[in-house]
Amino acid sequence: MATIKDIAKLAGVSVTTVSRALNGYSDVNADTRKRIEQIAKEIEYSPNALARSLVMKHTKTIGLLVSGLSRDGAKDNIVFDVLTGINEYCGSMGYDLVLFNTTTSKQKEKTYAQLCRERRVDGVIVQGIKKDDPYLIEIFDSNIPCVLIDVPVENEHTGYVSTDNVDGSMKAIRHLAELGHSNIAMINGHDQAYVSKERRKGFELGMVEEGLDIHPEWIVNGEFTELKAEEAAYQLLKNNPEITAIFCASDLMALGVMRAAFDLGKKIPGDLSIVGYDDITLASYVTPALTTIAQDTFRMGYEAADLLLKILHQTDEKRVQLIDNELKVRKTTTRCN
Amino acid sequence: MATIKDIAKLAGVSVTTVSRALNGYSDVNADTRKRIEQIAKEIEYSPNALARSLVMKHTKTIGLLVSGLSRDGAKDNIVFDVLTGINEYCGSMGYDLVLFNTTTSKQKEKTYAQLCRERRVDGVIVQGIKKDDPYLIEIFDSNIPCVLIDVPVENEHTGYVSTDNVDGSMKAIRHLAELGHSNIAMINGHDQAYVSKERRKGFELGMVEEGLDIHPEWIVNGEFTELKAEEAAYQLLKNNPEITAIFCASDLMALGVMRAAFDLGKKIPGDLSIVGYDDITLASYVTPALTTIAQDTFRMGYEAADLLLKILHQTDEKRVQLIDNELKVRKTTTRCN
DNA sequence: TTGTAAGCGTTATCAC
DNA sequence: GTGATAACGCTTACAA
Repeated sequence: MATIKDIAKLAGVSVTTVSRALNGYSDVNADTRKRIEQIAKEIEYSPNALARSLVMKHTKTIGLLVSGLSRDGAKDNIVFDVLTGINEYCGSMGYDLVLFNTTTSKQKEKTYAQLCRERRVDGVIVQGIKKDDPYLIEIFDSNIPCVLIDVPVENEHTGYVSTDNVDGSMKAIRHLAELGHSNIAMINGHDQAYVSKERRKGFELGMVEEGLDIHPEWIVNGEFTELKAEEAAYQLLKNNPEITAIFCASDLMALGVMRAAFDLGKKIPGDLSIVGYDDITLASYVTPALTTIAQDTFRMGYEAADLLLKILHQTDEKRVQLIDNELKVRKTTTRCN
Repeated sequence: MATIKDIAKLAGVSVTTVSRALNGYSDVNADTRKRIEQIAKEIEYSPNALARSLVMKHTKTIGLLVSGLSRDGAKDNIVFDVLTGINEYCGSMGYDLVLFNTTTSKQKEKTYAQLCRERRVDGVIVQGIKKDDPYLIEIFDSNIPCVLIDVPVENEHTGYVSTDNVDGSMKAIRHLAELGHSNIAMINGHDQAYVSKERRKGFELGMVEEGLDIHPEWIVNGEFTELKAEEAAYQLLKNNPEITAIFCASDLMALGVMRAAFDLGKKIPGDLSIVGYDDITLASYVTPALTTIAQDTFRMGYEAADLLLKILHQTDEKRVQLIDNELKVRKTTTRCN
């Protein structure tokens, strides 16, 4: 593979001149530059990013630490959307992405910092990490620029992007209350998720705001999976037939709840109103179409990348970016009768 | 950041010894090794992959060239599934992935080979490339190990994974014929896709096999999008009410066809049977659930990575990997009346 | 405007 | 078992 040395030899100049010519420095004769560029093209030279990075101390790559990059992450397209957003912004800024593999055993022994340092990524975006993940404190302690999706960690070198999960949940409850519901249950995710905590808070705040009774036993975890949510909802609905509405901390779980309702012979939305969270693709395709709190996950990824590069270049003091969410009323909610 | 030089100084040995100790060579004293490892841990040493790659001539990374990594790629989860499969296998083999950004203007000027050479990836997996993409010949001409998804290119250093699209389509037609359909139309993708050509071939072969008439004007392109397919199907169905079944070259397009049928007041499957292709997540969630030819896209990614590493290490002569597909009968097909 | 030489952090060759 | 030293391909003082 051609190197600048080859070009230098062919052009009869030093490597210094070649380097400067190719990198657009001004202090090089127009003719020599032209000649060098010509030769570079001829011998199909492409710069060795490794060598350059080694001396320049940066790689123009940012690392991605993704938990949901597994087979069933496909159902909710959240991970994908965020990834797309990141990719879009990074691409426009000339950064490449490297996907770190944290799931498999081979890399599992390596710590977060090791992963990043070895590859010398300039920064990292972390998605889908749990509150009790040991990586989390490592992120905080290491001095690697980092932004997290939906986990509030703030620092000189780390920030996060999220949505207002409390407010989002309150929107859901308000909507349900306006429709006359008062016996509202909630299927939450799990205790290791920051968003679960927030959405529960929003649920409770919304309930008191509307003057509704909170039944703690009507708040159960569905582990963010369709199946677990279905099971949980089945029991809940069977034992408490007075429940007329359920707020779910994710659309996928809402789908599970719909299934449970179906099994119990409950009509949606006639007998039971449901509102989900996320607005995944499935939400609008399913019948009846799911009322939900929409998050712009693409934008979350996009803004995460933006924030990270700002931290990297110290061009901004900002460490937090909140994205709007929005109630999308579709067909799973109706007036309480 | 700590280097082997630092360790060497601290341990009172040469860098050579450190390097050998850390890389598990046998010709190093057990005590010195222990001491070195100890120090490495203490000063939080992590090897610089850049430096290592520079001398070793390989990076343990494989590049990803993905066309569908855009916002609407989320609806069909194909890209994501393939990516997941690749990630899984590569992770297990200690390879990291770098996502090349081909969509944005910034990188667009760079050629395929430049992209790969600059980053010094050991190999590449290409997904969603069109038949007339200039990258394609570059892939063939360059000597970078490469495997493509669903594009048949074979070479010393390049291979591909795909499914038997002809046979898959024939399965669809057979199924329809068994149900008594004879007026069968097809919504195909576009002419720049290899799979479109194959699926059309399968459609035609299936029709003659079943002794059915092929109406060339009943085969139209839907560009693999829901909307275009809906429009195409609307006209087709309106002008040719005798059509009782449509075979679609993708599930997404099948969804569009369902919409068109609905607009025309046609019941599915009563008035119109539909079979899709891919078995995306939506297919089984939509009502009525979509009969389709299922492809194991995760496996395609997994096998692509496997194949690539085999090419890389020259451990196998194989350049082609075909994955099975399977007819999944759900609710959009029924007996013709 | 151009060249010399040092240095980035490794591994590899060869000698001791 | 261990250590000099060259090499990988590039950028960057500094000198000319």
